[in-house]
Amino acid sequence: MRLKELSAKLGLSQTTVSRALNGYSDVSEDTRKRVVAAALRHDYRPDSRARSLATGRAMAIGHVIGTSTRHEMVNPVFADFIAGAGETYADAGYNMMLSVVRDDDEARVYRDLAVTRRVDGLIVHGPRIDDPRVALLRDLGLPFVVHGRVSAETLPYSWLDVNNRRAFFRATEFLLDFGHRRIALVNGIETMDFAMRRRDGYLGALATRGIAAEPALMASDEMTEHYGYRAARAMLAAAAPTAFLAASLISALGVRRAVEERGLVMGRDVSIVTHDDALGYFSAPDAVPVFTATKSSVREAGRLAAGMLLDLVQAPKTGPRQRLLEAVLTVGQSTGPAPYGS
Amino acid sequence: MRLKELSAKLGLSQTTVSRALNGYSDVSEDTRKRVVAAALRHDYRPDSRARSLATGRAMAIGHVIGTSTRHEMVNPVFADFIAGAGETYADAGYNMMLSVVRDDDEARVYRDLAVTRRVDGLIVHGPRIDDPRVALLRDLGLPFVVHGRVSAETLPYSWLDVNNRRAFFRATEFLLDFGHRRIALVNGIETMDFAMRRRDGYLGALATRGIAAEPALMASDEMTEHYGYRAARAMLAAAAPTAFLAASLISALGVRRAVEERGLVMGRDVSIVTHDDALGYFSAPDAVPVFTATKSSVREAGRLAAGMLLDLVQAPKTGPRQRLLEAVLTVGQSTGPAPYGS
DNA sequence: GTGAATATCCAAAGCGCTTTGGTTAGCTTC
DNA sequence: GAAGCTAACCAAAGCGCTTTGGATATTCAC
Repeated sequence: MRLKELSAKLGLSQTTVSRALNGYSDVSEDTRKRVVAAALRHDYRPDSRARSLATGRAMAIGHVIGTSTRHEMVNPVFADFIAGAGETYADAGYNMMLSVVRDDDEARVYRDLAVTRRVDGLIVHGPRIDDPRVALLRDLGLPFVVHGRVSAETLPYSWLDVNNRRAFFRATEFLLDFGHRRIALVNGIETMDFAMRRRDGYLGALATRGIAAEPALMASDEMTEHYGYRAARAMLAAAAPTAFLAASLISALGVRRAVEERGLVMGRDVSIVTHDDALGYFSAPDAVPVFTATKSSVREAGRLAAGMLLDLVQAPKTGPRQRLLEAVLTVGQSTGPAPYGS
Repeated sequence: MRLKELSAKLGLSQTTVSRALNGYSDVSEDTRKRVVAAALRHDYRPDSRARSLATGRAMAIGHVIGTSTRHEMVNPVFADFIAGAGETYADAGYNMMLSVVRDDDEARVYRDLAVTRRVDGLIVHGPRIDDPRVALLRDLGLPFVVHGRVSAETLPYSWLDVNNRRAFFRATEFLLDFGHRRIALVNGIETMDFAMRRRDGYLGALATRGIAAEPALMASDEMTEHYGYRAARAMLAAAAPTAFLAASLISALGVRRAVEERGLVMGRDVSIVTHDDALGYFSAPDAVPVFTATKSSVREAGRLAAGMLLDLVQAPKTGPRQRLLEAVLTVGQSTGPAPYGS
């Protein structure tokens, strides 16, 4: 059923039917009711292409995810963020356009999305410290919100981030308060903005207690289980850490594996604190959590970031928006006092 | 830059410019070169809405994901499937439209996607045994491919699936060959088609050896870590299993936690086999895998399913397509002979 | 040299909406 | 009862492309 047929059927012009459905005041209440009823009955909904061609609005938001070329890996956090954002879009009548792209031609995809007018705005995922995408999108004139921050960027832009620095500062303090002095950092890739900030927090906390950072206690790579395992195993063999700070639940699992493989008990011989993105499949509804963690729901972040972006799309001149979320430090079974004499 | 300006700048008609760019033969090679060069120089690409309004093709594929209302959980498998599919779309010039939807108004979303002509085809995720979506989509006349199968469906439809039945049949046999007799199944939700098939495989293997299935050794729920833990703990306390079959790596981690909490050693006292979707962040490049698993890359499944759908979109009358992938049984450190005297 | 075939280009219609700029009829107002 | 409003409707333009159905010039066959 198209507008033409529907209006013919009703004996009205296309104009009137269109305006009736779009809530204009220059159509009588009686007619509107008739039109709405007929539209419902015939399951009429305007062709989205025609509509957005006429209005200029695509009613869609783009998400571009780069799949790490090294491991062909998709960050598991991504799915939850998307789910959160998707809820917001659905409620607002927007759609989500997803582009999966190899790292090398990211710019091309952004440009394409903009110039073919497929989306009204974009979410930028996985920002690096000096990510060129912010400048690119500013040039393209497309509203966008960064999930995370781009520290090297000097001009204002919109972002939503977790206070990674403070989260890792506090986590480190927490371990220090337990008497740990040899705390290892099993971080994400440190060209990523969030990982850099976490390292800052870690180093900052050590510094305030006058503890020197040891390169042998710091690793950085893509947050897989195997990386956590490998890094922790090497450190346990060579640098005698009594505690670990892991960048994700996944890598924390690897750390734990290395700890147990060495015959050590997590929470007694070795403590582990991890960042936890509150992914559904890892959270226990009631029980005491396994891992002590700095926790922040990435799904909620998705909801909020999407909301910010929609605001921005609807009122572009209102300027950039920022929002900083705080992670909660939740205590689980993976931490305890530093072993005596360590 | 729009077509109108570009053609004015070139002193050609919009027709000729359009046809030059779309590779028609009725434009001279010289002109085509001029046009292509100018398009490149001015970064011209046709407005996608206008184009798809004119051609009738949306050049987009829809993916609808239901977020489990119970746990607000997104299946982690989903991200990898999407990534695989996304690669295929990118190569073919298609886009991906993602809808996140609460279970209750799935039908509305499908109908909407179809009638507003936002997509040329759909991938159906997470099919249930008697999923009504197949019939709905057939009615709507929109090409679609199911990731998985819908066993209750009698008419032909397109799908791509892993041979879940055989995978779990073989996994069970593998454990039986090791002398295990009390094998527990920690399955996914058994209204889901894949979970039902896995149970079939498990029961089938037991039956061929004349072993009676025990309800106390079978659990079924959403595949979280905590569920794996809870189910395994209960079974270990009450039903003395010597081996577990887990539905996903995530729940296998929970099973393992329960095993170790009881002071048992995985691979010696208790064996675990899991299904492994080959997600990037859990796979170790070289090392011996921790878990013995029936392995099948869900990312590859995404690539293939997307390819099937694009074929279908481009040649709709060629009828339904099916493809069954076999999982590989990879042996890790989590399995061994049944303990003596068990 | 002529009719037919071929190569190259283009005007205009059409995709299905929204929006602009009316028109018409009925009511007020004084 | 004429001017001015208001309420309710509509024709046509426009969004930016593709495609149809020519038109014109050139080449070819004989």
